[in-house]
This record gives sequence, structure tokens and C-alpha cells, in this order.
Amino acid sequence: MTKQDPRPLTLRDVSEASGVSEMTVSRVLRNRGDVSAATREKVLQAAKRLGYVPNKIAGALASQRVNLVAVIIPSMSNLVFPEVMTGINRVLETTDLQPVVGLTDYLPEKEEKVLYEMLSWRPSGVIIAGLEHSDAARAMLKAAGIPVVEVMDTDGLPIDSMVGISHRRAGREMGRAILEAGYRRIGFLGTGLGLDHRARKRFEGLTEALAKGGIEIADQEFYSGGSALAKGREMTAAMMTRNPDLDFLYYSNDLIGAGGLLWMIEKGYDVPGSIGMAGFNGVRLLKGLPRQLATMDSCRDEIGSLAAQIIADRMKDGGEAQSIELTPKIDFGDTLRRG
Amino acid sequence: MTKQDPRPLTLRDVSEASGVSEMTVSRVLRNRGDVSAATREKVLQAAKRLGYVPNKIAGALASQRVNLVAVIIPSMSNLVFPEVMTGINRVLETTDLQPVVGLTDYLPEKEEKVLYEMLSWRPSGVIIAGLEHSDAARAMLKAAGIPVVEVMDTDGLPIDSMVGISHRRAGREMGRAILEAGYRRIGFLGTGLGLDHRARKRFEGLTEALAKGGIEIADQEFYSGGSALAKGREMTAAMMTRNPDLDFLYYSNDLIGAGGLLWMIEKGYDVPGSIGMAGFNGVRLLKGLPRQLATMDSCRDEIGSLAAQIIADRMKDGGEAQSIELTPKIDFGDTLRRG
DNA sequence: CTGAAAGCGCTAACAA
DNA sequence: TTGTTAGCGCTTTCAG
Repeated sequence: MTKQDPRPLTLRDVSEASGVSEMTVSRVLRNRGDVSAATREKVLQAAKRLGYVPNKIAGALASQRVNLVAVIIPSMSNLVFPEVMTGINRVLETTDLQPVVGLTDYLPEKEEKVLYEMLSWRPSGVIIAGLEHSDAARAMLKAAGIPVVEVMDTDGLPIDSMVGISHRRAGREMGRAILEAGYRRIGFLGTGLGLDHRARKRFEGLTEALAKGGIEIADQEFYSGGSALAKGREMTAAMMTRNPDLDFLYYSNDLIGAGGLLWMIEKGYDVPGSIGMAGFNGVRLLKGLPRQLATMDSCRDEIGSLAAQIIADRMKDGGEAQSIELTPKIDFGDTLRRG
Repeated sequence: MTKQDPRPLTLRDVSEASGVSEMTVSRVLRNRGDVSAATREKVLQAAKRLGYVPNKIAGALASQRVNLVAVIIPSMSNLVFPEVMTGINRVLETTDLQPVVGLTDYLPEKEEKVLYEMLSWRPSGVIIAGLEHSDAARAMLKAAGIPVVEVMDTDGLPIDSMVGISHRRAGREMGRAILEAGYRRIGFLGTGLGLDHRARKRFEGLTEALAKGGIEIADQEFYSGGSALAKGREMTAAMMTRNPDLDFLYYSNDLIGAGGLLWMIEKGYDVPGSIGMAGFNGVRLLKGLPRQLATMDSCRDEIGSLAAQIIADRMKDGGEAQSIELTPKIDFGDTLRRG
């Protein structure tokens, strides 16, 4: 318990303790090159006994290789991003790559800062959410000379590779399904559309599809912050009070949609008979609710794993830049009539 | 767009482009030491024009300083951990420290591996969930010679510092409240208690308090995986079928508890009249549900920020090892009678 | 199979 | 205020 020796152990310490040259110790510890079983054993013993932990900083500098993959996402509390991470993790665990996460809070300036910070560690690749980045960020990404996978969204041009779904198309398909089911007075409830590009694109896709049917959004309401379920209730109550004749509500995510649905059930609305509802994401968390909201899967896990796979393949020189668009189907749940 | 020059830029490139020595360039870029405004400007211009991103690996090796804090937690999908992260982030953002997350999946072997991996980057500090670690992990942590804060739990001896709540006490207090409210036939529903030490401690606290009142757990049921809300329903249904005379259900977390509550409501049970319920964590997400489950806040955000603060203070030589126990109160919600 | 020498790109320490 | 000189702890390369 005596806190002596603030100097961390080095290869040299292991070398001296084992009577083997630093170079050979290094080889043993990295499993590289041929080393006799006897020497190997000696080294391993010494390393373990001393409690040696290699210094990757020095290693990375010397070898010019870093087994880190920068993952840059807006937030951890959005619940979709942890799931993307899960997919990334599952694939990277099969390689010697390690994810390192940076958070942007949906702020372009912060994204730029975080990116700079991460790139300064010279990662082997970058997985970054979205296709919208500041010019400086794009420049950094291009100049980094490493594989870059932009994820979640495919409505735009990637810097290098991309994996995601078309949110515009998702909005359009939902719009079409809504019309086909015969709904006509449609309200939209969502996050402020300013910084969440994907929510904005879904909204645009929706309005586009409705326009083709000669319909316009009848009402809309935005929020930010707070507990999503509770917000969904509030917003729904507000909108239905203001506009009692609405016959469909499209939410920008499942959580606020679920809040809205709970409110509808309590108030005794006939869903989906007299009013339909739909959200977005396909959040599994909500599976236990009394009724299932119509939604569309955002393929988070698969996006994560595909992105990680692209990076991993590139490391082995086996990969090319790729653009992958996944095409989720509508889940009608209990709140959207089939057309 | 010509992918030339795979060699990343170095200080030397900026030095040559600006006609200023490497050392001075370094000083400008780090805002260290006095540099004339003119030189500074020249350097900044050149760096920006070239798109130079410093190499922190080299910097860290040379300066023996790394602005990284290793954060080691079981999972990102548990929803409590992202909130701890939020607290950590909020504090670290005010410093030049950066969190780096490692996931253990509640597996000791994996914790050991992740820890080794992270320590090999020589972080400035470690924040790690729980007090239970393998001997090897504890040894590494001690040998690292950096501040270590164990978070979430205070039922045990810390390696260095700790911040959390006593889960045993939380279970005990809930047990007492249950008895005081007059409930007598109590069921427990939770995660398998093997690897989740905190859930186990709450369970132990509960049984201890009940024992003082001469009561034993009447039934118990465990789960793993799946959507928590749905699992809560299933388990509750199973238990109430098996044991219809139970008058209280204690869940190891709010999500399965909420699932159970939804089931109870649907089946028309009188909650909390004929049967009481409680969960744990104080999950804000659930605020929009029709009825509020009794619970106890696990102070996730505050734990995160306090832990980060301890690390930050230690960096400035201003800090000591600390042990902080937070003491949350029971939130009776709509499912627990007051005694 | 093992070892010696020469850096990786940057910064501490000192000199000018 | 600016520049020079040595490394930081490892790995690459090449020689034994």
C-alpha cells in the first residue's frame, strides 16, 4: 500500500528482470516473430510478476499504428446511438480495433472540436453520424487519409463511405402509407428540426408524399429536452385541443409517439380507427406497452456493424469505399390502418 | 480530391511553411510560453492553411502527460450508465480532460482486459463502476499510480476514491417502507444476481430489513436479456399466477417494474391498495407513464460529476482520496402506501 | 532465434 | 522572444 515508485514500468524493467533484451521482450509481448519457448516463458513470468502494462503511446509512435477507431455521435441519451455502438462493438471485438467515442451534442462547432481532438490521436478510422459537417470538419476528414464511414443517413454525398437509410424516403413511405390508409388531416410532432438533419429529412419526405396526394400538414409542434414520454403526452394534448379534427399524428421518434399513444388511450380515442399514429426508430424498449405504435426501423445495430466491418476490411487492405443504403419496412403496429 | 500524400503533416511541415522553428511552432499551438504576436500569426496561418492536426501520441510521449480519463462501465444499454457519463462529461468539459469509455458487459474477465487496454494508454485517471474487481484488476489499478474513482456503490472498500450510494441500505430502506406500509407477502423480481453486484446488494438489504420484521421473501423470479418492459410484464404475470396472494412486488429496476405495473393496471389490480410495487433507479424516461412506480433515485448524474471532479482536482494537485456516499430518499410514486 | 542502433513526432530544459 | 539538444518508450530494420 506504500505509494512508492510513481514511475510506471517500462520494457527495460522487464528486460532486466528477465535477463532478455528489450527487443525480445517486445517480441514476446506482441506475439511477433519467433522466440524460443524458454525465453518466452521467462519474459511472460517477469512481466506478470512486475505487473507490467505496455505503453501504447510509445508503441503507437514507433510503429505508426494505432488500433483506435473514432466514433463520433451526437449523444448517448438518444438511445439510438448506444444501439449503433452495440453493432460497432460486436464487429470490432473480432478484430484488434477499439472504438473511442466522441460526443457532439448535435452542435457543429463541437463536432469540429471533437473531431480535431480525436484525429490528433491518429485513429485507424472514423465512424461519424450524419452527412452534414462543417467545411473544416470535412477537410480534416479528407486530409486524415484514413477510412471514414458516415452513418445513419444516405441522403447526400459521403466523404468516403456511408451506411444508413434514406430518411427522406422513410418519411415519404410513411406519408404514402398514411394516405393509402385514408387519413387526411395530419399533424407532425417532433424535435426542433434545426440541428437534427435526419428528423428534418423525414419531415421533408412526409410533406413531399402528402403533397403528391394534394395534402398539407395541418399542424405541427416541436419540443426539446425533458422526458420524451411526458413531452409526447403534453404535445399531443396541446395539438388535439387546438385541432380536434386531426386524424393522424406523425411523431419524429417512437418515445414521444408512445407518450402520445398513452394519452390517446386514456382519453378513449379510437386508434387507429378515428385517428392514426406513427413514430420512427423501431425502439425495442417499448415492446411492453399496451399498444404498439406504428414505426419504421432505423436499422441502428446493422448500421453500426456494417460501418465497423468497412473499417476493419480497409485495415486489411481488403476494402473499398462503399455506400450502403438499407431499406427498412413500415411496421404498422396497432396504430396505423393498412391501406 | 487526389489522394496523394499519405504522410500526415508534422510540426516540421508547419515550421518550414512558416519559417519558424519547430519549437516555437509547438509553443504557439499549445499556447505556452511567450511568443510575439507576429510570429504567432505566421504560425497559425501556416497551420490552418496546411490543415495541420497535431500528433498527440508524440506529444504525450514527450510530455509524459495524457489528458484522457478512462471510464469503465458494464454497458451502454443499461441506461443508467449513459447518465453517469452525462455527469462525467459535464465536469470534464470544463477541464482539458477527455473521457474514454470502455465496456465490460458485466464480465470480470472483460473488465480486466479493457482495463489493461485502457491503462496502456496511460490515462490521467480512472473512473470505474463498482467495487468488485478481479485481483489482477485491483493490482493494475493500484500500480497505475493515478487517481482511481470507483463509482455507483459504496458497500465496500475502495482502492482509492469512491462515489456512490449504499445499495444494501437502499434495499433495507425499501424493505422498511414496505413493512411500515403493512405489506407482508413480498415477491422479488430482477436480473440474475450473479454478476450485478449492486442488484444483489439491494436484494440482500431487502431481505435483511424484512427479516427484522420476521418476514421472508415469498417468491422470486429472475431474467436476463430482452426488452425490459416486456420482461416485466411476463415475469409479473408468471409470479402472480403462481402466487396470487402476494401483496408487494419489488423489482430490481424501474423498467421491469414499469412493465409489471402496466400489466397490473390492465388486469385491474388495486395498486397500491391490495398490492404495492417498487422499482429502483428513478428513471426519468418513465415520467410519462399513466402511473408512477415507487422507486429510489440512484443519483447517476451526480455520481458522475462528483467522480469527474475528484479526478480533476487531483490533476491540479488539489485533491485527496475521497469516499462519498450519497443518500437518496424513497419516491413513493403511486404504487407504495405511506406507512 | 536474438540483439544493437536508429528513429517515430513531439516537448522539457536549457542556451542564446 | 527564439532556437538547440536530448530524449519520452517503444518498434523497425538490419546484423549476428
